[in-house]
Amino acid sequence: MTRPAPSTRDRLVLNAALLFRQKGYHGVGVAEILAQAGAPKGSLYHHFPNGKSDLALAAADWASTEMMRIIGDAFDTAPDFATGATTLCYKLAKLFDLSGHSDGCPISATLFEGPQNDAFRAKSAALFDSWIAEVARNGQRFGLGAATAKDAAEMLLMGLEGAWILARVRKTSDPLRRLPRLLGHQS
Amino acid sequence: MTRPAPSTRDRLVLNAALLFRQKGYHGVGVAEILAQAGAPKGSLYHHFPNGKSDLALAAADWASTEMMRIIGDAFDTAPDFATGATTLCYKLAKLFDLSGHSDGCPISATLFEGPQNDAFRAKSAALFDSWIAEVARNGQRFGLGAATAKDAAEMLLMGLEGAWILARVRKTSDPLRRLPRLLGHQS
DNA sequence: GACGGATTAGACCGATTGGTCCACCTCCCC
DNA sequence: GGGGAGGTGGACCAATCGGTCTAATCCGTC
Repeated sequence: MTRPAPSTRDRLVLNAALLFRQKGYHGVGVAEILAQAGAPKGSLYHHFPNGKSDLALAAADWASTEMMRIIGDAFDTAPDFATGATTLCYKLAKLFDLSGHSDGCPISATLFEGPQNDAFRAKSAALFDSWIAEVARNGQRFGLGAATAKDAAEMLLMGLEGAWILARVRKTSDPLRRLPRLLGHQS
Repeated sequence: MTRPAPSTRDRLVLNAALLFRQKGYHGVGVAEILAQAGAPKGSLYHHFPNGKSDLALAAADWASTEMMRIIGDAFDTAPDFATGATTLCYKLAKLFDLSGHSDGCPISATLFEGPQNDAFRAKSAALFDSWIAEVARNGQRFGLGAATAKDAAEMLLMGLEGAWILARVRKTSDPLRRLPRLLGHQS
């Protein structure tokens, strides 16, 4: 059951992802990431020649992969789209509770608050679109038309982002848990 | 028609609000705000003894007042709640277009990405709640029940926050303009 | 015109920022 | 055991960070 000790690179990415989504790109210093990951500066600039920005992109990728897995889990066991969407909201609410009510959306916190360059913007757009596409794919799997599924997926994502903000501000996962009902996915 | 030249304090608040909502609290340096406002350092710390954090709180207040005015305008001329909500989305979309597709929600950008202290969190919660309350008040004015109006107001705000993020990421106001339809406020 | 509080101007400060650089240390292959 | 690549440890750096401080200036009141 003991998994192999994660590599220095993985520790950097993981801890960077955690810190970025708590405090935003500019809110976290390289020194803090290194301390939490237990790595020296040399390692960071060995694995990520462009330093902090490279690390942020990698962290966003890692977080996005996690999110794709969570979306998949939520819809895999669902009997219909509405139930899958509800499960997804509940899963994220639970993670939010576990994080101490501080973690926001990993993409918007990591990339969005970062430097204003186009690489960051394009990356976040691509990752968001991959989430929407995955939800829409499940919508079609449950019989929704292509356009309807896309709309429902986009609305779910927008609702999640907004609920996430409200949840952080109020320090309760309640907005995330009430989202399915507000979106009409529950009676 | 020439309005009186704004005071140094007002220039500081206004420019701080603009910069914060573009780059987030940590993304803007004090020097940058001073340069854009054309004010020396002494003025900032005279008007805001606690410096940057005081300025951010004042900027958030100012931005929130603006938003309250926009909400009021949208609903004042509307024949019903759905039309008012739609107008609000369109107004914000237009402002987003005018800003060069870069401005986010002033509260989440200014306070949320700021220092992790409770004063900032409580302030942002209070401002968000004031927006929701104002929308809900209009909902009741159009005959919605108290609980229904509160739900509709909260859902509209969450949708707006999410749409705002998607709009910034995609550099188009389209998500804001499509929100009313996705929320069922348009046929 | 003299006074005095409010405001402005900007030199200056220590701390921290992201980043560079190189000596060193494993570890694997020969 | 020799050698070379991959990775690590941390001293060091210039630039920038937010903030302090004092002198100068403005401006309304006597």
